[in-house]
Amino acid sequence: MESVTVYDIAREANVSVATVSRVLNDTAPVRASTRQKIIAIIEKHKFQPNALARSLVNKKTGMIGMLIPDSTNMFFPEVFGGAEIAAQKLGYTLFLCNTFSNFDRESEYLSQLCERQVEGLIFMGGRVNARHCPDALVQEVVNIQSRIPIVLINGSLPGNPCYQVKTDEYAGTQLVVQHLINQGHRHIGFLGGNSETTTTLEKLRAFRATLALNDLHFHKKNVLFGGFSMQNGHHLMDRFMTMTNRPTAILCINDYTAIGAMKSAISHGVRIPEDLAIAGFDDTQLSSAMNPELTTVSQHSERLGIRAMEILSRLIEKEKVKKVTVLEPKLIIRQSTQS
Amino acid sequence: MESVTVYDIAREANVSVATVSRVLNDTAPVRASTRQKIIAIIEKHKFQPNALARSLVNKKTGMIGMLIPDSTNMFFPEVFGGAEIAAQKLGYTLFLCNTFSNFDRESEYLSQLCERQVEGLIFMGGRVNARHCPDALVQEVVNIQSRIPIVLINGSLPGNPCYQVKTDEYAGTQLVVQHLINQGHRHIGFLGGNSETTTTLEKLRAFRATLALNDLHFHKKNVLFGGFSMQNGHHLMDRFMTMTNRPTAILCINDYTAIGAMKSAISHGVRIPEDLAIAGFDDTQLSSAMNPELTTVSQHSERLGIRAMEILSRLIEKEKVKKVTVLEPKLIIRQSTQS
DNA sequence: TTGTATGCGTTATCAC
DNA sequence: GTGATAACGCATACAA
Repeated sequence: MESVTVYDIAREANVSVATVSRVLNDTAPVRASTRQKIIAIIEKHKFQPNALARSLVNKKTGMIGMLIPDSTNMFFPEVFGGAEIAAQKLGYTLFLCNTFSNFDRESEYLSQLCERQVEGLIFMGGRVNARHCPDALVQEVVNIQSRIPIVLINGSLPGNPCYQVKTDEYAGTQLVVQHLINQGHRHIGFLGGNSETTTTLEKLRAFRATLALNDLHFHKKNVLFGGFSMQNGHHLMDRFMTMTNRPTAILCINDYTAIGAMKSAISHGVRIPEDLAIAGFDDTQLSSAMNPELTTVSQHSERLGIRAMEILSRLIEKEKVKKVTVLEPKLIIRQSTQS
Repeated sequence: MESVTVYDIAREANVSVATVSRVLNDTAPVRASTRQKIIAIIEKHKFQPNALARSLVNKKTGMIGMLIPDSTNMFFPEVFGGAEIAAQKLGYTLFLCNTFSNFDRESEYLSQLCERQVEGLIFMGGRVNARHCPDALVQEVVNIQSRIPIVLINGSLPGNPCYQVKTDEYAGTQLVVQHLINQGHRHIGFLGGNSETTTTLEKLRAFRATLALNDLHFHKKNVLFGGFSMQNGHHLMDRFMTMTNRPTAILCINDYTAIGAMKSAISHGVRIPEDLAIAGFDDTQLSSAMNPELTTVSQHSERLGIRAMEILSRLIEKEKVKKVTVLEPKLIIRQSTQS
């Protein structure tokens, strides 16, 4: 019942704790017979060394903290899944924290993770995606970064170079928009996101540029911001539906809004893709589950997590790593845009 | 850069570490002036006490481990989300571990969590859901349970009473099946799961009983086991499609298989629900995203996590808690079964 | 109100 | 090969 320690083992084996520690970590030769004896006692008591005490002296906890904005959006669990696989392989354990992109929760988790002596941090969403991030919040991260390595996924800290792995969202957006144009669309809408997140602005920038490249006009009224959830997508599409001369194709900020948008359109009696083409972003498992299946852009979510974790690991090992790793997105053409 | 300790703070403030500790935890009165001085120094250095050292003496880590079988099935992240909310409120931090229902990974994580001195465990899937669970694996959990509290979600350990919170899956299945029968279906199929998991068998049992209750024959060939994923659902439905005299309604083991099944059916030119009714289980966010929307059974996934965490917390506080908490499922009727 | 000394469970540095 | 013993960073009983 009560926790057994190296002392208990040592006493029972008539050896010192040092010797027990030696067989535990085999950090020095131990006579075979005593080793056997000790091992037997350890197994008998199912003794497990206290990782807390161990970490206290090693200064190694093997723990990594990961902050994501929204675990109900499969994209993030997918990234986490990748990171977890890599972490497992590298001998680390991941702490998953859900921030809802709320700055206060981020700060709370950040300090909690630091207190627990995580050896590294993976950060997504919230402040690393905010257009106007209060300087204090930037500074908080910068301070932490001076002690423990941090890798940002699809994010950055204005004015402060960070290690980051990111999808080329600009290129990804170009791909879909060009695809829509190639399908004959001349009147394309942009749905979801908001003007305060950098990924939204980046995608919008690519959206406009691609229109321009094809000599198409950009109409401000064809851009409807309003969030990242399925419901947001639904509401925004409802608004598109009331427009006179509405777009024939809609690029959504992500798969979730796209799905909401699709449902809205269908409930308005609009056929997809015949009457309206819809595209998403992220290629979450949902996109292929839909009916019709959703055209989208793959960010290689899992790989994003794997790479971040690998880079973090090398950072922890004090290895040299290049600051920014960019993953190329891939256009996944499915039914929702195929005329 | 280097980590600052209570000693550093104490030295700079010309006090002893004891006094610093006192203002940190205000565990004893400290003169206002010295407190101010100490606080100033703490803030200046952004000092954070090392939770490892603290936990080592308190014997409290505030950490909870949670094992789930599959983070790509939204049901589990939803449960986790609930647990996380409750944990946050109760002052605990959750460790999420993905086992893929693999016994070895479970054991690995289990011992890792114990070494890290988690104060409690929430366990889903894998061995607590296995029909034939090797005794050694049962014993492993039982042993841990003698030291730290464990709450099982939708699971049990044969021969060993455990704290558990569970959905009444039997009742839930009855609800859907009766609904299908009420819709006029006389020939109903059962799709997904496998004969080695208790939840599958429980649902199947309710399935058969409900048929019997309505004087309907149970045909063994209308039961197709084969997993829990979207793809599994797709393949199994493919098989139903080739059957002569196939069912007019299919109950799927969960939402994921249901979605796969739906896609298969549609690709075979079968209309839902006109030609075939399909129902799922879990009421994950996907079910309402589908087109047509999926009839399913809500397990109140988030609440499941919240309750488990609450119970665990009370267990940690040595309070008296009743062994089994049952949550009533709820039938969610949507388009996929509405003729 | 404050300081001293000890323990928490390990690992590591010495000697032997 | 093996055994004392000093860290690790903090909390706390006991003194003062």
